[in-house]
Amino acid sequence: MRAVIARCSVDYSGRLNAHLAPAVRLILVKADGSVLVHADGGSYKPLNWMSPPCKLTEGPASSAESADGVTCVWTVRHNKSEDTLTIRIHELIAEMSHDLGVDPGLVKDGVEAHLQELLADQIELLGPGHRLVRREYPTAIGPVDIVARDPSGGMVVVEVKRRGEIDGVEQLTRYLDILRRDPMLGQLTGVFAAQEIKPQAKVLAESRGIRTLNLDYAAMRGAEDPTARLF
Amino acid sequence: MRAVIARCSVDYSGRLNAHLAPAVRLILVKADGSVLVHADGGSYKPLNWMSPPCKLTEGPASSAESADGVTCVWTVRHNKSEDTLTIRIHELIAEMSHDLGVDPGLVKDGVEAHLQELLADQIELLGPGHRLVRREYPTAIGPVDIVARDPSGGMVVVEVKRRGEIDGVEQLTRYLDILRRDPMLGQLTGVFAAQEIKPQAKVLAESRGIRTLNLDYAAMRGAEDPTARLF
DNA sequence: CATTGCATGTCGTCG
DNA sequence: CGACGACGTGCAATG
Repeated sequence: MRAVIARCSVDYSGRLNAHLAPAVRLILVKADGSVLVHADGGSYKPLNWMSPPCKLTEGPASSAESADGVTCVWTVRHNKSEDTLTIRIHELIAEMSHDLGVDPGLVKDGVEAHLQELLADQIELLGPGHRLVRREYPTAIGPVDIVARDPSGGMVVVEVKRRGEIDGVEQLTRYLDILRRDPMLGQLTGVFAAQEIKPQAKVLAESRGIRTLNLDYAAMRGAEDPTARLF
Repeated sequence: MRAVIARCSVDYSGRLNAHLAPAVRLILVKADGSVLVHADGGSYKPLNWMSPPCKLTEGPASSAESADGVTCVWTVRHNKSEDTLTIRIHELIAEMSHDLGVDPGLVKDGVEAHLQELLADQIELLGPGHRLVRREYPTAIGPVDIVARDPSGGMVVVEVKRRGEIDGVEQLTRYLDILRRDPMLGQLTGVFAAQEIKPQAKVLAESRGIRTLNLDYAAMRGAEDPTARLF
């Protein structure tokens, strides 16, 4: 990992063309050759970058570039496409470098899979007397998150999302369309379950006879593991 | 902008919980207080981060933390949510800092808007005798990318994407549904046009009677501006 | 301010 | 390796 603060201009050519006028920026060069150009704002996304696998070559400035105050030119080329990032260094201000080694990696906990798991375990959140049929119920167009039966024996088809938006309703609708082609399955009810359901998604779901269900992640986790309440 | 190379462990708590075991990493602290933790690989996405607006406070290690070799603790708290990033510094290896000032910003050129523009100008790519009605044709649920008329006077509704996936077909379907409620518009044809159309999107589109059209960006740009062929 | 649709999205998983 | 869906998606344009 090499971190450089430099006055530079940057050009990217690939899926689009992009240009950065000369200014002071932080340039990161990772061990795999990938490069990030960061400004002192924005969020985690760099102004410009090149993803691995790629190769950085440093070269001298042309006479025209030298006349513009460019001292050297870094060219980063992607190995498998025509994508090119050109960094023209006007002034090198500070630099540091260190071998970081391989990172042990991120441990995550608490995403959509967990919501699905919790709802499967607490299936009566769908309504009293509901019983789980199975999670990841397979269909021709992909697995349905949860299938259950209501007290009258009707099949309940559940799509679980962290954030419920229109896309999720469309996805559930496709599952319902497919499953309704099989008359053996009888009456089907769709349930769109999410921590947060956007108004438009709610309206669309209801207009299609799909129930919406707000999931309270903290409460569900608490019900599952009482010690979790302590956090 | 402050860049620090340090052996550290990191914990994030917010929409999910995530943990990074102790290792040497690069920590960036931007002028707005936002923080990025980068490893020597991955792409531009940090292992962990905190987006602005947020506030970084440095504190001493607790006695328990000191026993684990922690020398100090950085806590980054988001201003508007409960999101917290905790960085435990085990060893500070290198550091540099510089005021970058405000960046002049990125100039982009050549995205989906351009594809739409090119197709509008070369509307006969839809088929011989087609004529442009208008771009960004307004509907109650948002603007249709392009509306045209086929030789028989029928209305052609076009959704343009760079990469054609299921979402885009759903979007076009919603436009067609809305527009078909107006009998004044007569017969409607849907066209899903993209540089690259995914198989599932193609199947879904065709099952709904929507034509798919592959766009050759390079050729379209060449037809528009013959000098572009030289690049 | 909330919603929508795009992104050089990136990243995992599964066929 | 490609397709597909999730993401702490981020981000800008828009009503």
